[in-house]
Amino acid sequence: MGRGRIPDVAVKRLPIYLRVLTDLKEESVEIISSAELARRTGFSSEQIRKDLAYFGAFGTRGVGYRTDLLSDRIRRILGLREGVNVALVGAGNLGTALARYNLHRHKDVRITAIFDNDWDKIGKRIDDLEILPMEELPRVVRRQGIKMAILAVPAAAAQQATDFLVESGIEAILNFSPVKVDGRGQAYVQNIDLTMELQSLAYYTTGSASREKQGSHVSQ
Amino acid sequence: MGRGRIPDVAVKRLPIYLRVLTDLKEESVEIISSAELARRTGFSSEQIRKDLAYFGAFGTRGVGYRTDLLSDRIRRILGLREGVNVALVGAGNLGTALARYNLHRHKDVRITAIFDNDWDKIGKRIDDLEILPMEELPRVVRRQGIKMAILAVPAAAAQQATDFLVESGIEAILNFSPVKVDGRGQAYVQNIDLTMELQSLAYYTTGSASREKQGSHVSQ
DNA sequence: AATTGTGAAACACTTCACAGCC
DNA sequence: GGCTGTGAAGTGTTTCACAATT
Repeated sequence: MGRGRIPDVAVKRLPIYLRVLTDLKEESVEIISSAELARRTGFSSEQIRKDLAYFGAFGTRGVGYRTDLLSDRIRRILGLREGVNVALVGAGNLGTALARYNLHRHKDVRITAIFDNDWDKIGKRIDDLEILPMEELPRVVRRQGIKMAILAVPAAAAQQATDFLVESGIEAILNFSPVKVDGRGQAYVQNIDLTMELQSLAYYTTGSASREKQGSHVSQ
Repeated sequence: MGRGRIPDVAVKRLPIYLRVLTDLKEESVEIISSAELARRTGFSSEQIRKDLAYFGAFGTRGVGYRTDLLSDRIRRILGLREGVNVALVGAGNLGTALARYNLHRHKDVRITAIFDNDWDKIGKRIDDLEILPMEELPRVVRRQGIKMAILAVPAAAAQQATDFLVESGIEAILNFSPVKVDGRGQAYVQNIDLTMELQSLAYYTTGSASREKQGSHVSQ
């Protein structure tokens, strides 16, 4: 999982802070306190201060954080300053939607190459990006300096595709396939399984099940 | 958010166990140990036993868990036995892809109604499901006994849509909009923010930033 | 006076280790 | 003998509370 003593959960919160800071820039706010960041993100102010302190002392006591400086520091920490190129593997329904979604939006992390192994799809375009055959991947990854990939292929193809990505030098993978894939110790993998998310969500609705009979557990 | 003594993280793992159990059924495996479940899921056997024990004693000491029985119990715990109807709100690129993805696959959690407020989309179909105007939502939710919704609308519309869902009786929301939405204490909300996921993933690639720490990469 | 940065305490989750049962 | 179920120990994360700083 994580690499130093910085919790993964803290890293996951950085982009949320970044989004608020971007909004603040538009509002021309120059200084923000952890209390105000807390109000806007829903996290506690202590947690925000602690998260930021993992990476250094960016604030000024008695004053707060300079929005421009903090924004820049978070960008630097995440490695977003020069923009990050991402490969999309799998141009089915989900992959195509993810591509459109991403291409229309953010600039700091951007899909710059799309791959599939279906010859019906290869050669077609999604928003000006041509769908390339998988064989091209190692070359394109090298040429574009791509280190991240989004995986949106069927379950049966997911681990094989992952292995190919890892061999090609990919270091981080966002996996939407409905199986957990293994980065073979070479790549950090974040799995997002939509079916699973929906199934676990069902637990939080009423009237579905035997969630009464837990007898003797003591609540904190 | 969470409802009591059972950790949310444990609930999130149940669907993973369920998927393995479904595979096992196809292989006609009738009994499985926590050790074998551990091998197939990547979690530890103790964790699996503990997760299952939160809900009751489903196994047999010295033997293991009956796959059919365990599968049924997990379905019951999650409330999946009779199938769960879900409303999709927002029929843009992402919403449409999520609908197609879901409609083609699983039967236990299924999108059964799609809503949008764009008159260009209303009346059109996604795989035989007609896109309905938002005004219809309360009626349809009541008629179909819908308790869950997937939210895939633009950021600016997300909180308003959430409030409308909560008013309409929705109890759990899977939010794909690029803002955290608040269930007003009435609905459990799971936020999945794709931009955020990509940004935090960038942290785990090399050479981008001030990450002095020379740790070993370990993926989950 | 205000707000950060941070040890210490509290809490949450995971792993250990073994008693209990088949 | 083998495997579950579970208190106890260990680890990770959040919250508390306050000294340090502007």
